[in-house]
Amino acid sequence: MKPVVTRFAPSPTGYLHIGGARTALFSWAFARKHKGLFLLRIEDTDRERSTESAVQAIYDGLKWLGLTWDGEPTLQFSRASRHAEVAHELLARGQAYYCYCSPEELAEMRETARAKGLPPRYNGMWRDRDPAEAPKGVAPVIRIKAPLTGEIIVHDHVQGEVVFRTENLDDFIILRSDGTPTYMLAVVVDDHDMGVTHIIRGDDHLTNAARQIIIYDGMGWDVPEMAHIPLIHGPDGAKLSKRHGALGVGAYRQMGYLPAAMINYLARLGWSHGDDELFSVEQMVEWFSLEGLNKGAARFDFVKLENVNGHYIRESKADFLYDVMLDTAKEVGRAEDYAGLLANKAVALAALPELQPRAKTVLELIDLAQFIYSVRPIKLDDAAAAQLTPETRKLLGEARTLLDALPDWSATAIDGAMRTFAEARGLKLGKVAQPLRAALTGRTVSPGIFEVMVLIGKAESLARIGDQAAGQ
RNA sequence: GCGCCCAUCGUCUAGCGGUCAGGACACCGCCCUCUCACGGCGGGAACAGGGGUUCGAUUCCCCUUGGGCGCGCCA
Repeated sequence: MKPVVTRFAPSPTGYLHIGGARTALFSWAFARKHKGLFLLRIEDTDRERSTESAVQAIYDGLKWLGLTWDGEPTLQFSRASRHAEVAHELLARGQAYYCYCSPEELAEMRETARAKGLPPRYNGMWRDRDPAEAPKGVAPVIRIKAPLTGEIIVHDHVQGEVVFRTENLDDFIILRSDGTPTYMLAVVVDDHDMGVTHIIRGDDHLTNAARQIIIYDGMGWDVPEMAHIPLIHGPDGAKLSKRHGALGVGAYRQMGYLPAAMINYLARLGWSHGDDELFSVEQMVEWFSLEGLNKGAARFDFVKLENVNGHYIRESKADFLYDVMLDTAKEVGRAEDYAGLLANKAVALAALPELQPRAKTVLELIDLAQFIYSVRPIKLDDAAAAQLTPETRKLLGEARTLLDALPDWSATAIDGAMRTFAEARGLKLGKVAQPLRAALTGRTVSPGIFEVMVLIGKAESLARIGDQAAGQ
């Protein structure tokens, strides 16, 4: 039984998006499960679109998620001469040939085929033609000689046996006229040379698999095991748009999601282990198998991600979260919060256990922690107040008068005042606290702690923390 | 247009011929509680449609419908 080798092969033309991250996760988990290797290959053969910052984003994203790769990453472009070498060997083996068609001719060929209602494919005009007939001054491309009859079968661990009739596959280009390899060739050569035993990738590559098998066969190489996982769709079932989560993993970090939550959520998107929902990476690795992968595409659901994230925030240690809050505040440019947290570490650490069950994201955690370093009395936000109903605004005005008249801003003092206020009007405390909090903070999300700490002053211990913070 | 893939609650999913079709998120009640959360209990909610195969189909096969992907000197 040869050791398992998997790989993740993104092209550095953007950021490491969420779909790529999940693909990487599955490849990584499979390798770790089988004590094999997880390799990283940067497919940077498209010189126009590849950027150095995108390469860095991939490294950063994978590291953040904890998906560490083995050895040095392979930069595909650096292997161009090896790819060309294989193309010429294919030529020598009679498995490929030179084609002198110009791009214009090819475009025309596709056009006419489409007009006749035929698939837009290369017609093989140079397949058996004598290169002596080649037009002068035209640099040829090399095309693979795809079998004319029969079928190519992709044995896939997720999709099963997928059959392609060879007449639906044409003689695609493997080496461009400038001598550089196409994606199809480069992937096969690299996977082979890197000793990849299991290719786990998105099912948008399923038809490519058939084409790639032609190259493997042409070289007499063994075809690796394959698993084509379904893509992630947006909430509407269509392609995942930026609006719906097609963001780089860095964006998720900035939104305050924890890596453990991302891993857990992503793992459950297209893979399952019975009814298990919440589990650690270690547990996932232990359970992971290709059989657990789903065939159907999954929709990305922010709400569930938030729920999972909330779980991990509750489970996390306070000092860990404090560090994450600091990093996040800094990264998203919340200077005041950063400074406030930095100057009040002890208080923040003490308050965190009360904050954790109320936050879904680290950003919310930061919002909730603001009472610690907010200057009191807290200013009412007129813009926020203006959005309230007249009745609520009236209530607010009364509450403000009441708060302004307070002898001091200790939580206990506010607590007593608010209770009297609410009871005098026959209101539930929450009804009062909600709109008031919105006006006080100017925010409509993540309430909780202002009510607890400032308006209501729930527990004696919390009141002391609040007073201590106010006094600093 | 041609080829390929997919299809269980709103969403993620369990199911691998016989189940009251299970869990999670979300939602709705109730409980806990000096608010908001957290937590606990309970509820509504699904096998896309039509043919077969079978004693019996969510499960196996075919068709329809609906989604998705591919068809570049992009990856």
